Amino acid sequence: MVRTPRVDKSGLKKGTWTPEEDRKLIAYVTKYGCWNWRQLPKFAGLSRCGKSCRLRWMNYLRPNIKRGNYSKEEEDIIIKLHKEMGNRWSAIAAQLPGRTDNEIKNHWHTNLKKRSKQDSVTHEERHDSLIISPSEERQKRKEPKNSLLNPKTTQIIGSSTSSPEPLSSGFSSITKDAAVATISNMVADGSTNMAVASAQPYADTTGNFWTQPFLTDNSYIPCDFLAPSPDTECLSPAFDEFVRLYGLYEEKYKSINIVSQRENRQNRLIKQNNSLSNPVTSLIIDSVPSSPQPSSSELSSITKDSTAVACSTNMIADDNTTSSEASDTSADFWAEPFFSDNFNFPSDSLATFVDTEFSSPAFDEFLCSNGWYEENEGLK
DNA sequence: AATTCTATCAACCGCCAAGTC
DNA sequence: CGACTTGGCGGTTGATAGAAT
Repeated sequence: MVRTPRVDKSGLKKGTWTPEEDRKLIAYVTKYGCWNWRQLPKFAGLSRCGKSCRLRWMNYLRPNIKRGNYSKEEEDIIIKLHKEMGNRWSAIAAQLPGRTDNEIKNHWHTNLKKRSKQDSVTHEERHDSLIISPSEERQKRKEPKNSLLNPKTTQIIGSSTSSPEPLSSGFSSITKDAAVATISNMVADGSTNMAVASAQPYADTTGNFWTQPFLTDNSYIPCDFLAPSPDTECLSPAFDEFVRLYGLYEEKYKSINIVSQRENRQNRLIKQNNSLSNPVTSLIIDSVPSSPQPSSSELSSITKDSTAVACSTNMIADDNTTSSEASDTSADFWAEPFFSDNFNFPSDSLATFVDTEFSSPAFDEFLCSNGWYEENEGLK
C-alpha cells in the first residue's frame, strides 16, 4: 500500500517515505520545529516538497498519534459527527485526540460508511414501522386511555430513547470550535509547539512577540548560509554554535522554571501513558531535559487575542487536559506552560541526542524493537 | 497454484483562505 | 487592490495484502 518512489521534473522525490527520510524529518522538526514547511526540506536535507514533509509529519510522525483499531466509542463519535458536519474531516479529527483527518477519512470510507448506511436503513425501517396509518389512528382512539401499556406506545417511547441523541451542547458551537481546532491543528501537536519554540528565541521578548506567538519570521534564518550542507550543518554542534553567534536564541530560556514544568509535564505523560502510542515521539519527549517559559513579566505582556488563546488552548488540550482546563483563560491558564517540553531550542543535550540517537544503529534498533520499523522495510 | 477481485491506507493533487508585500 | 506565498483541507489515486474464485 505504498506508492512507488519516483523523482519529478524538479528533482523532488515522491512516493513512499524511507526510514532515512523519516529520521531526517523527525530529527529536524524535533530540534528546530517547523518554522516554514516550504523551506524545511532544504534545511533538513530532504528532497521533498514542503507539503509532503508537512503531510508526513502531521499524519504519521508527529507525537501522540494513535494508530490501529478504533474503539466503538470512537466510531460512534465519527458517525455522529459526520451526520452533523458532513465531510469536515479535520473538524471531526479535532474531536478525536490522536486521530488524523486522513485516517478518519480512510476509516470512514472503508468501514463506517457502510455501517452508517445500515444504521440509517435500520432506523428508517423502524421509523416506517412506527408510522401509524389512518385506520390504525382511528383504532387507537377507540382504545382505552391506559395507553402507556399499549405495546405500540411503549415502542414509541422506547424508540425515542434510542434514537440519535442530539449532540451535546458543546457541539452546538462546533463550527467555531472546529475552526479553532483547525487553525491550531499543527499547534495541537508537537510540531508547531516546536515551531513556536523556534520562533521564540528569534523574536524579542517584549510584547510584540507574545502577541503574535505563531508567526515565525524566517528571514532570521540566513538561508544561503545553511543551504549547502543541511545534513551536517543543521544537526551538528557547529550549527548550534552558528545559531548562538547569530543570537538566534537566548540562553536565559534554558533555565526558567525548568523543574516545575518538567514535573508537570511528566505527570501528564504518566497519565497519558497509553495514548502515547508513537514510540519515537515518546522517546523524544522523555529525552528532552528542560523547557522554556516566559518570565512573569513577559507573561503579563501576552495579549490574550483569539489566536493565542486558540493555539495555546489546543496545545494544552493536546496534553490530555480536560476541555474545561483547555478553555480556561484565567490567570492559572496563563501560568500554565503552553509549550511542549520538546522544544527547548537547541539545547546541547537535545543536540547531542538528535545527533547520536537518530542516526545511530541504536536508534534503528529502538525503532525496530518498538515495532515502529520493520527491519530494512521502512515504516510499517 | 494461478488469477482476479476487493479492501486498505499512505500519499498526492488541486483548491481555498489568510496573510504579506 | 491585486499578486504572491503559505498552510490547510477534502477528494482521489495507486500499490499492495489478503480473500475469493
